[in-house]
Amino acid sequence: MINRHSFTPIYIQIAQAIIRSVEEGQYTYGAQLPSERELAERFNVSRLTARQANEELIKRGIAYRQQGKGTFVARPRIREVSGLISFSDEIQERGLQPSSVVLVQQQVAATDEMAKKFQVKPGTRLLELNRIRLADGQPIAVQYALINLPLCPKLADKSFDGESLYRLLRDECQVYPLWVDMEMEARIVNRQEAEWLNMQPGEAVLVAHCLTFTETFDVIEVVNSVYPGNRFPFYIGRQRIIQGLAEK
Amino acid sequence: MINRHSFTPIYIQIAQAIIRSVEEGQYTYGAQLPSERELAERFNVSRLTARQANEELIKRGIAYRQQGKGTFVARPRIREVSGLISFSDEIQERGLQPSSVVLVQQQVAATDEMAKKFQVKPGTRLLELNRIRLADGQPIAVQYALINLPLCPKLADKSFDGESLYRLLRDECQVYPLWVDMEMEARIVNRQEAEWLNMQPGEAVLVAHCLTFTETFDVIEVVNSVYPGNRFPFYIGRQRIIQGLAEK
DNA sequence: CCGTAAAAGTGGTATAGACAACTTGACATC
DNA sequence: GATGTCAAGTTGTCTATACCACTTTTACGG
Repeated sequence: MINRHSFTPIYIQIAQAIIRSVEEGQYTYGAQLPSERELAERFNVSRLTARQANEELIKRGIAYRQQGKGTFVARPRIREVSGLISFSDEIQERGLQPSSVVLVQQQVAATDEMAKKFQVKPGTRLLELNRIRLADGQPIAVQYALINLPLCPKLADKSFDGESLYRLLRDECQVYPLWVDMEMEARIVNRQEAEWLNMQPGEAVLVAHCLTFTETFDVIEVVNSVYPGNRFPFYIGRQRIIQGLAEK
Repeated sequence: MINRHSFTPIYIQIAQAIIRSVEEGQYTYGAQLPSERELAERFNVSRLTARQANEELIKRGIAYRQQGKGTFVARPRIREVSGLISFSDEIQERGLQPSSVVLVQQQVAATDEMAKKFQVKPGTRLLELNRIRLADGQPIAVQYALINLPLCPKLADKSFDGESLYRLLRDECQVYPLWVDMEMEARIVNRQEAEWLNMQPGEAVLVAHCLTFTETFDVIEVVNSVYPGNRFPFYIGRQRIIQGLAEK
């Protein structure tokens, strides 16, 4: 059941095994999962390794622990993901075909305002990338993106018609977006966007202002996404409410 | 420096010590923090304990790790918190005085639709609580909340004029909201809300649909919050982008 | 029958040690 | 000078063990 010479760590393998059990319906929500000691014995590993596996489940919101009682299956999430995922992935997850119409794709030098957001020197090369995003041919968002080119020079001349930006960053540039700072706003759609999104004047749009960080907390992308307010509610996902360390 | 007989675990004490160092400016962002072995030696603990301290920092987004290189200070966050916080806390954090006008406060029996959201039986007692939320006397949101009363029976007759709901849940009922599922929508303000929020007809509002979960993933609260779209942009905070376990 | 105490089982914290995977810099070699 | 190799230092994973804190169950005594 466990391959000790696999490249994937043992605790991940155990976590995956438990996830499979949950998905197969062996445990429903609220059910008690095997205790750490039991896992350790069953898979012939130390208790810490079993515990690490459980930690993985808890990070993903699949399970929760209670001291003295046990580890239990959490209620199923609304979506698979707990954080934020790429636009293309989100569309695909809904069973639709993502595509894009590129409006603007050009290199620009960072203005003072841009440089401040990216935390770089003014004049740094950025890629301006404005796109209409479509799902099964229907426009569902306009994205105004700026990308930190020095972190991914290969992206300068790529085509973004079909490709996911995140996938290109991962595969071509070994850049892994890991964090997002987000702020949301509602406003009335402007004439140009109304045309792009097939909306009537006077309707409301949802605007997400995002800063995307790499694992080293460099800003890789600044993007404003405009969604039709009611046609495409914006799903944030399940978020953990973090409480202060000091008060603990 | 470390109190071995304190009630707070050693690894938390070490984490707090490191946080203090960062706050005092001893390490600026990007700076390398002491290695796990160095921490272990300095505080006279095992390496695992030192590692647990670092894990605490990473969970909070204060630091990040790179295998083979070390542990480094993350860029400062926009806000203190990485998850979602209570409305009252958010207002206070901006240096304003939170208050409320209670529009409706009554017990209701869960309809089928409500029961489905709460994952309880229809007819379960709920507390309907509709409030205008104010900051320094200015209205900045309308909240339509439903609260799962069986989980917090003491809240039935409380006054919500000045008090934070989360604080009451914590202190009076030992209920700790830990997760939120959120969906956002933009729409045109209706006449009643325009009056409450001092808005003009035709302006856009931001609507947040939230499900709040306790640590055991029971639904404690379902709330729809209506914000003036542009006057009060909704800050989501820094979120970790979670990637699939299977693909690892 | 009831209440209390003990036992068993759970997760939480901690020690000591080991090897693997990865990064960097120094050094030797070509 | 360029290149490759090695060593040192880092985090990543894992074993084996121990005791603590908390919860539930069991057994005993009244």
